[in-house]
Amino acid sequence: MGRQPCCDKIGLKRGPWTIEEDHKLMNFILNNGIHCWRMVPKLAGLLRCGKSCRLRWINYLRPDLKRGSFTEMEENQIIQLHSRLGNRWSKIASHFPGRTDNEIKNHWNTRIKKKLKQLGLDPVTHKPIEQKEMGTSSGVNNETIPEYNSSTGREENVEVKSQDDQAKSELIIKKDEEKISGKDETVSVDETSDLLSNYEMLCGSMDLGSWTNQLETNTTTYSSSLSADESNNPSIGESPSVQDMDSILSWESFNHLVDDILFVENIQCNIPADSISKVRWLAVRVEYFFVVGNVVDENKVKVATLHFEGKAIQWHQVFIKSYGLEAYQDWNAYVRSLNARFGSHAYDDHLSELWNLKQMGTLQDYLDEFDEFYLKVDIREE
DNA sequence: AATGCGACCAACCGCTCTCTC
DNA sequence: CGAGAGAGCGGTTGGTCGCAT
Repeated sequence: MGRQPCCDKIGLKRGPWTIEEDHKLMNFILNNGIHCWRMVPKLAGLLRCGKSCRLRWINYLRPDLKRGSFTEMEENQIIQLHSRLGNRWSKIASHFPGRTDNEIKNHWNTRIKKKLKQLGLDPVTHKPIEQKEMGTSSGVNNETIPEYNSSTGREENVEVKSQDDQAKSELIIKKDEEKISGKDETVSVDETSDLLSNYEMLCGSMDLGSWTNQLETNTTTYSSSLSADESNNPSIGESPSVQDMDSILSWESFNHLVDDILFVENIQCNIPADSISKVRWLAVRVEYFFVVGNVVDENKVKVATLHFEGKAIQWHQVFIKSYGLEAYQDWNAYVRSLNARFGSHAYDDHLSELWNLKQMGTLQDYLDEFDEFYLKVDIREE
């Protein structure tokens, strides 16, 4: 007795979503919230089934989604979590605010699996491949049977467990998760260092020293003000990269710290060394001002000058949302992604508006019109 | 320039889980 | 407690894109 389909599919649209459909769905959900997915397509005027709408919202339209490729640190954390949780993608995704289970699953299947195999590790058991073969006979209650599914063409390990064992492992996993979520909840404004060191523990070793120091400095000096005149300081201090901030902590973790952290002076962006040759443009989502970065050494970009219409403008205090930094290998890829998300000519429209500033008055007038936007940042040799 | 191939990822399918009555 | 409905989840597919030849 199979389950009934979520909707009768007659007359329903399938396949890729159009921009118009996205707009309809987004507008509907933002205005009305989500109560019943089944009703969403009807009420939003979409010829899709509720399930499809749900998926589109969750995996693509949700405003809190984090975009861009996975950092090595994120990959490592995924591996760690996968070794504990297995293919429970939604559970794994819950540790990465802004990432979806689908995204993590795709990344696992296309990249991480391969990476582990190259390292001689079994992506299923996380053990060295030889050891796995020896280990299959040692289980007492659990029997792991490597099995090749001919219909799917996949190699699978089928774990045969008693119900009790299953329940026990569920309990262990739940406890682990509670530990982690409990850790997250302990974060407070006064415990920024703890937050960082917790995350460091979670993600393995990394250099947080200078960032932590900078953070402390910024959290105490921020209250100075937003006056432009006060912040025309061209000197470049040591500071964490926007991108590194992104990978160090999720944006959600920063929400309660926003007032203290995000007005950063003398920022210096660290660009991953391996991408410096590949990435020419960075899309930086900024508020108040946007910035141009110059490569100052192998992996650092000095963000010191604001360029507008070819003129250098003194940079003031830069309000950067850390998760807004996205690196693309070419600018067109970014424009495509922007257009896909906000309309077919979103970037062009945005840019032409920008270039028509003269009609709108000053730069500040323009900026005041928008809560946020992206701008092309040129990384080039000084 | 054309073609083939692999990588990537959005979207779908079907099963399981959860909630309500 | 069981049935049914809806939501969620994980596996898989198929289209698109970029790169190599």
